Amino acid sequence: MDPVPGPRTGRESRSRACASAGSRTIRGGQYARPVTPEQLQDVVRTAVGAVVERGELAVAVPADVVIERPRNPEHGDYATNIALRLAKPAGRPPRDVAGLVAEELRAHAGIAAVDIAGPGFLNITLAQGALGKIAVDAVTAGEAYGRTGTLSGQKLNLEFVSANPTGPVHIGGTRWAAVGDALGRLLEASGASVTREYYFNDAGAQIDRFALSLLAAAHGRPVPEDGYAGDYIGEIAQQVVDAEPGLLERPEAEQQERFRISGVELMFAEIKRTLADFGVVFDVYFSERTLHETGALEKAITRLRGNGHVYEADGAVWLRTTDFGDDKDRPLIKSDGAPTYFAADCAYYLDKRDRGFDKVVIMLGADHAGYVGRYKALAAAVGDDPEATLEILLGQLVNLVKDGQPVRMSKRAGTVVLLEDLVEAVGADAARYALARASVDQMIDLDLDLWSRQTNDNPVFYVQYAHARISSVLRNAADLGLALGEAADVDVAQLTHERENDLLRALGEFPRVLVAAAELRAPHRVARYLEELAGTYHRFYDSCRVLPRGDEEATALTTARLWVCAATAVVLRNGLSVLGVSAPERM
RNA sequence: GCACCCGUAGCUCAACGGAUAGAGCAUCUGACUACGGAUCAGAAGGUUAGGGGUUCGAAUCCCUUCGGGUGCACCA
Repeated sequence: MDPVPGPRTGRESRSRACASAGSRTIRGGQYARPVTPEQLQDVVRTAVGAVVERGELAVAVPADVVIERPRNPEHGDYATNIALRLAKPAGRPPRDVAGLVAEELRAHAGIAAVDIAGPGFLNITLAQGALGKIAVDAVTAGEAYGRTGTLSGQKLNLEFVSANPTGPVHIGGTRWAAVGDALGRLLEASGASVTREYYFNDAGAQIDRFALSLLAAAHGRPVPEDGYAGDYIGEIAQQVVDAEPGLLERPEAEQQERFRISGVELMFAEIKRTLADFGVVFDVYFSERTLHETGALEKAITRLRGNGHVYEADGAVWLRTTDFGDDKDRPLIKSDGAPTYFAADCAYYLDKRDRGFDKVVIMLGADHAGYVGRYKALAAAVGDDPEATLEILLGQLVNLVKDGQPVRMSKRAGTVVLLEDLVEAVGADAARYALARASVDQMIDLDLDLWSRQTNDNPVFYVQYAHARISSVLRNAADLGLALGEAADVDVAQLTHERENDLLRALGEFPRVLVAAAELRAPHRVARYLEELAGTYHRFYDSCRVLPRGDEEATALTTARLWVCAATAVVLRNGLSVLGVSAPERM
C-alpha cells in the first residue's frame, strides 16, 4: 500500500510551531480563542512557563500537558491536572500551584473562566460560542480531519492473519483480519507508512498432510492420519482433478505433488477472495518457500553464527536464545538436516529489516504467546534492539457459544466457524465492527445465536444510523435550497446550546482519539468513541432543531447547525473508515 | 510446576494513575399532527473476584490468594 503522508490540518502545523516557540508569555496571542484540546495544551504550557519565568514556581515546564474532557458538564469545557502533576516537583500544595496557573490562564482572551476544583484540577471554560470553530475545521479538512503526523517517517511492516493455505480462514483469523486491518488504517492515519503482510507456509509437513488429504479425497479414501477433513477438501480435490484430466492415473508421488501445488493455489485464492470480501487486502503475501529457495535461510544462519550465538549439539544446530531471555535454546536445523520453522522465522525477520522497515509488527493469537520470547531473542541475536524494531501484539482468542454451550473448534475435523459463515450471518460491517470493538486483550464470547438473529443488538447500527440520519437532514436541507456556504461566512458564535457544545467538544476529541488508539495499538478505542459520538449527536438532534419548520425562515443558526451536522458526518465517516465499516447514507 | 492474558451492572464489553467506574442489549416509567422513534428523557442495576501495599488519588501499578483462558516440541 502506498504510504499515506497524512494531509495535515493547518491547526496542527500551528500547534507544532507554537510548541517550538518556547515558554514565551502569550496573552491572547497565539490562540486568541483556543478551542481544541491541542491548542489548549499549548496555552496551558505557555501559562506554566510564564509563572516559572516570574520565579513563582520552580519546575521544568512539562512537555506534555494532559487536557481532559470532563464528564461532568459543571466542570467546564476542559480540565487539566497540571497542578497535581507539578505539586511534587515544585514542593508546593497542588491547590497553590493551581492558583498560580489559573491566574495566568484567566488573563487569556479566549478563556472565559478557570475554576480550581477538588484536589487541584483546573476546570476551564472557553469563551461563549468559541467551540463552533471545531465544526468548521472538521468540514474544511474533510477526509483529512483526524489525520496527524505523529508517526510520520515511520516505515512499519504489519503482519497479521498469516493462516496457512490448508483450509479456509476461521473465526480466530477473522478477528486478526478485522483488528489488523483497522490497526493498519489507524497507523496510516497517524502518518506512518504501513505495509500489510501475510506470511504463509507453503513448505513442510502441514502442506504435505493437506496434499495427502486431497489425494485421499480424490480417490474416495478415508482421511489419512493427521489429515484435514471438511467439505472444502473434497471440493478442492475435485477442482484439481477437473483441471487436470487423467491425473488420477499417474504415479501417486506425482499426483501428490500436483495436489500440493494446485491445492495450495486454489486454497489460497479462496482465502484471498474471502478476505477481500471482508475488506481486507494485503500488500504482500510472503511465501515461506521462497526463503528456502533463495538461500535466505542459510544466510540468516550464517549471520547468526557470525554473531556467535549458534552452536551444535545432539546433531542439531541451535540458536542460543537463552542469552536474550528466552526460556530455552531453539533449534535452527534438526538432526535430520532439515531446517526448522524457527529458522525460517529468522530469515523472514531479516528479510523484513533488509526491506527497510523500521519496525516489524506481528499480530499473534494467544495460542502463539510462547513464540514471543524466541522472536525477541532472534531480533537481539542479529544485533537489533528488539524493543525498538520488533513489536508482537498478542490477541486473545474468540470463544464461540451456541445454545449456551461453547463450540469446540478443530480445523482438521472440519468443525469450524469460518470467516464467510460469520459474514453470511451478520454482514461484513457488523462482523468487522463487533470484532474490532473489543480490546484484543479481552477474550470475547461470540454468541452465534445472537449474531445469527441479525437484531439491533450490535452497536454498529447505532453508529451507522446516526450517519444515515445526518445524511437525511443534509438531503432535506438541500431540498430546501439550504447550503453550507463558505466557511468564512458561518457565524459559529450562534452555537451556544449545551447539546451543541457537547457535540462540538466530542468532535474536537477525534484527532486525539486516533493518536491515542494508534499509539496504544487499540483500534477498539475508535469504535467506542464513535458510539459515544453517535449518542451525543442523537441528543443534540433531539433538542436542537436544525431545519426551519413550515414557513419559518432559515437563520444564521440554521446554517451553523448544518455545519455541525456536516462535521459530525465527516467524523463518523472517517472513524468508520478506520474500522473498515461503511457509513451508509440510507439504511 | 513455570510463563503470558483475563476476572468490572443480569448479558456482551469500555474506562492514556484522575473528579460521582461508563455504553449497548435486557427490565421498568415516560416522549411521536414537522429535520429518519433503528431516537430521546428518566429509573433500577457495582464492595471493579478476595486480601494487602505504593500516593494527593488505584478497575488501572506492585505482592498474594482464588477462578477462567492460552502456551511451555529436533511440530508446522
